[in-house]
Amino acid sequence: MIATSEDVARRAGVSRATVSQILNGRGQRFAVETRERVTQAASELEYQPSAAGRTLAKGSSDIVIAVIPYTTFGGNLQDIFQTATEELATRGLTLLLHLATDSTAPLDRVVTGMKPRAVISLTPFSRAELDLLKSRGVLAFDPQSASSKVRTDPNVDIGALQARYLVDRGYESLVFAHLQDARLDPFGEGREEGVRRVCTEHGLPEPMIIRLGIDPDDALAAIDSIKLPGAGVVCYNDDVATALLSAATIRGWKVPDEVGFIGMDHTPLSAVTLPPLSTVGYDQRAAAYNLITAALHGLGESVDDREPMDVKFALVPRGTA
Amino acid sequence: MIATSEDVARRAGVSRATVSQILNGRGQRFAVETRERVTQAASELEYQPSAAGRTLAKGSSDIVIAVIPYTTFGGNLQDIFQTATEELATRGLTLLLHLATDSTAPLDRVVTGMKPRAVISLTPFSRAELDLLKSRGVLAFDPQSASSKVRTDPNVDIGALQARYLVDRGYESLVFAHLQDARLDPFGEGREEGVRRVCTEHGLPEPMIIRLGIDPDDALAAIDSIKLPGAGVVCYNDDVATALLSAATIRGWKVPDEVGFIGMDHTPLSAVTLPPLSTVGYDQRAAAYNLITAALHGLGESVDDREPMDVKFALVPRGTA
DNA sequence: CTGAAAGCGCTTACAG
DNA sequence: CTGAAAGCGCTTACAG
Repeated sequence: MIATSEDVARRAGVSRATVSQILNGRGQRFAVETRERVTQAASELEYQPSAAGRTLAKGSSDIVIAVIPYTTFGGNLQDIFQTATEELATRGLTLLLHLATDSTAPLDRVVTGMKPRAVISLTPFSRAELDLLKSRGVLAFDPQSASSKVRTDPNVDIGALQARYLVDRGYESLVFAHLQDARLDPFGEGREEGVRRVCTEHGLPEPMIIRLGIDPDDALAAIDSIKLPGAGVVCYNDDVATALLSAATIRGWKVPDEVGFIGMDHTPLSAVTLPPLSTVGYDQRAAAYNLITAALHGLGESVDDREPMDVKFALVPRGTA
Repeated sequence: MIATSEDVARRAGVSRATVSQILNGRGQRFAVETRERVTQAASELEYQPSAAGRTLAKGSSDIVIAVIPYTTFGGNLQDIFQTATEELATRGLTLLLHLATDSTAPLDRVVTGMKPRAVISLTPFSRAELDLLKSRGVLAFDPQSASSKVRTDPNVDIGALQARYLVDRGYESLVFAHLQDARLDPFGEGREEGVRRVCTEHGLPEPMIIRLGIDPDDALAAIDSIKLPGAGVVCYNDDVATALLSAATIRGWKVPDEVGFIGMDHTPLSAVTLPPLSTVGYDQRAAAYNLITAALHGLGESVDDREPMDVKFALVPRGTA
């Protein structure tokens, strides 16, 4: 049914060794005529090498696993991985996605089972994941390893950036709004910490901490728990900000005069709230590009054609603060 | 570094054949004592069988590939695949995700390369995908194959459900709002068709068709292009509905009196718009559950403990129509 | 320039 | 109750 290298060899009248060499780019030393017969036969038979056979022979597969954190999987993440899939494909690598779970056991199964060439993630690996990957001898790449900087939590910077914006706008009493479900809020701690630091820096009182789900009742209760007017709310993401904005509007608070909000993510929907949301954008595409570049480099591929892109967080000042 | 079955065999003082049998559940006929030595040795060595070796020997891997369509990847999809990952893991199957691309070439690489036990998708496979999978001899499962019904496009039903709701509410002039980017709108055609049918049924004029991105200017232009007051807008999804609702509010139209909207997806954010969005919910979790059940059944696993769940589209009447 | 041979880690009849 | 042997599809020195 499915052609093997044996079939190709027979059809081309050569040995399997020859087929393997030629199809894997080590064919320079073969007669042009032979090369052509082989590639011809391969395409006629729609030959696709077996990943299993190849993996076994080489000790590692051509698979790269991207670990997807348990967090909002936005539409643009999809875009990003699609691009990554294509970029890796041109180097003969196959990208497959794996959903992160609480325990690292499934990751272990995947890693030792599939022997991927590398494991990548757009968000920093946890200590446990890093240890696992290391002990299994698998190359791991995350944003931290991609940016040659020291390992620091970028979430602290994000929280600080949001808070500083509010302070600059004159809000003197800050609030940090977490997303209720802790699993969905892997970055909340760092963000909150960033807000705290800014408060300290500016001699402001400690931020008030609230938590809510994306739900009207939650949002109303949260708004009612804040001392208004006068507060500036740093939100975990644009969804949280939208829910709170809506609740504040229902309660009749003037935005941004009596209460301010700043979101995070720069989602498409953040542009169509009333008023449109002030938020922070993060160039995921650039981050992904750099991650892939780092991974390719680490895998010994040439990356001369890939200039590193500048990744930064960009304030998007709009109507809510 | 990484233990092989050879290592386990040596440590347990048995042959590799024995290790294989015992670790794969065919150990009934072995001495209890032997079984224990083997499992003991395996766990001490943190043995994980090599997927490559096993795949080569068995002719098929323990991998199940889920094809993710190029469309909004909502947070709940994440939830669903996480659950599916776990359900499959208990049967020794590993779920990996593959992003659909325009061409089926990458899918082909994955399928013939990895020899997955099955390929599943929460949205119907395209003709091309189906053909490929069939020719490669891979089991394929999608919602259509899971629900024993004839292959019909559920999107037509969804569009019709939305339209009928608006008609029941008294809107006599319907509009269908597509999401601009065609790649993001794989279901638009079917939905539009559903709306058309309802108009015909009720002797109403043909629906007006508009297209917009999730963008304030697009939305304003779209609203301005509709004959108001009096129209009911069937929206591709909740995001489109939110953008239009916002534009209508800016223009001063009364919702739902002068213009009505119904979205689709029942996203968390749809509950916090002003007024909250009328929408249609789809029990993805149930659909996924049935899909997995069908896949397990097709793979010869026992599914006696898995009662099929009822999947339907549920209207969520709220404030916009 | 090309092929024979060994080996990657596993599973599966089969023999005992 | 257990093991020797063959084979899955490939790649990689090595020999010629």
